[in-house]
Amino acid sequence: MFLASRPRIVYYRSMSVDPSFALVGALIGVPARANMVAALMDGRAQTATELAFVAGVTPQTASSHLAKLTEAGLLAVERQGRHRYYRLAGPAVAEALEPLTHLTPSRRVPERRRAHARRVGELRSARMCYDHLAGRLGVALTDSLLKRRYLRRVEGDFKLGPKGRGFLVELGVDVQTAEGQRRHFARCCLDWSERRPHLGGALGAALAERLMAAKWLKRDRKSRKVVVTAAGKAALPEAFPGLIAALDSDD
Amino acid sequence: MFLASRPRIVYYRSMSVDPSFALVGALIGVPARANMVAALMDGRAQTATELAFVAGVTPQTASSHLAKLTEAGLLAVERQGRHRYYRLAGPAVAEALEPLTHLTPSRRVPERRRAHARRVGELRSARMCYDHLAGRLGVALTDSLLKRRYLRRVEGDFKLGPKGRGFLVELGVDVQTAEGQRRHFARCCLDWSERRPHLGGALGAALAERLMAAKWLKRDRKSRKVVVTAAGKAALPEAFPGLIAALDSDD
DNA sequence: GGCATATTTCGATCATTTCCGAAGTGTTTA
DNA sequence: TAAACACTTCGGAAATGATCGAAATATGCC
Repeated sequence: MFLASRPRIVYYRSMSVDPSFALVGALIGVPARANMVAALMDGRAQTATELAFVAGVTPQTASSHLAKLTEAGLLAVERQGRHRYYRLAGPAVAEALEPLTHLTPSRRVPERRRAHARRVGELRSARMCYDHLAGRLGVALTDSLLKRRYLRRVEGDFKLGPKGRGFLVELGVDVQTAEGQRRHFARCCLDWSERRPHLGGALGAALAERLMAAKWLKRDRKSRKVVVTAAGKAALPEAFPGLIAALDSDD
Repeated sequence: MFLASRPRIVYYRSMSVDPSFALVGALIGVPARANMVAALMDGRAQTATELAFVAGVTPQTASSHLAKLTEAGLLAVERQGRHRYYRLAGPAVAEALEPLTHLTPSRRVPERRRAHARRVGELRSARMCYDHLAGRLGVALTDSLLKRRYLRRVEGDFKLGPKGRGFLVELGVDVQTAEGQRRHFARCCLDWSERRPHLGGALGAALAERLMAAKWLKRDRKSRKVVVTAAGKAALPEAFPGLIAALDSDD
């Protein structure tokens, strides 16, 4: 019964170009898995059960999905007691997936889903990209640092000058720890809603962390959104000249 | 018989983050469609039948796939007589899909598929990204222009200085036409195998076109690969100082 | 030890959607 | 006008793979 039915005409498979994105596509093309990955896009780790919840499936199903995602190298696991914490395997995953979000905007808005558009707008203005700031805020902060020559572009990455280092240390950013890490220190991360580069890498993460710790920014508890607190509204423009104009401009 | 069996426990769907990449993932996650899109990654247009061939399916099946891809905005169609030419909807599609190719390299090579690795290496060294040059060659050319200050980075894009304009015109690049186009003039396109920016946009396309026309480069007939001709090997390093070192370095 | 919780494995079911044959529309060639 | 060609639409068969229940494993708590 094998060798049955199907192949009468054999269509020659040329396959001249390797469609290696098919694997990733198949992985994230399923709602359940897409929801899980989306939930992890902010770089935080979550347990299998939490992810089952956000995906709207049973733990069994979630487990199977998570195994696939992990095996393919999109996620990483860490055991902690009876929990397993899943997170994106690295910043590259978030960076690669982000552009896809903006690929099919053309599904024309029915003219009344403005509320949703506004929510997307919020997300555009300030959000986490893996573990550093992105969106309009992330770009604006980076621009401010660039303008004062605290940061310079070098070969596709950023480089922190001595004056910039002093400034960030003064601000309370743990630059030293960031410097000691394995990962890229000051990565130039392209934001795809803004189409502008912003600060990523260990330094980007440290800066974001500091701004959260100082309570100038606050992460939404369940999403990638970031809100500027009252304290932040006062302090940020002072620490980062030129920030207001960039933030107030509406889309 | 509706309302049967399934929903006893209702798992609450949180869906706090929009998994909008699921749509794209589902589209490119199927081998047939993935092959079609991959075949179009060099920016050229192909007929529905040709694409059916590369995907290894019948024309009927291909037609259905192409309709979905087009409806989602990933492809664009153009009718020409009884043919329909499909192509990527724009450079953004290629740019967004490219990173996915490099996301799951970890499927460890069985130690003997080095031949394949070498082929990938070739692709890394010089290839088309939509309609401009990418890979090591694209990055090296861009670096050369940057080093001589012919090109500068401005707000995430490139800007062509007057001296650079003169140089390219001298080289035979149709800069004027490129300037008149709707699309970005000198886009900074991130290459994901190199993780380095290179020249895209109308100018990048014009430069690539010129180098092909001058027979310094030649496109592979069926893939995204680009080979440097004998003439190119002589002329390119002269026109673009610093190119040799960048190209010879092996991975 | 005994029980609850977190997660995975296995097996079977069910929904999705890919796929092709047949038949249709429209275009070119003879 | 007829015939060949390019492509699409429609319908049903088939494969794929997502899903859950049941049961197993491992951890934590008392």
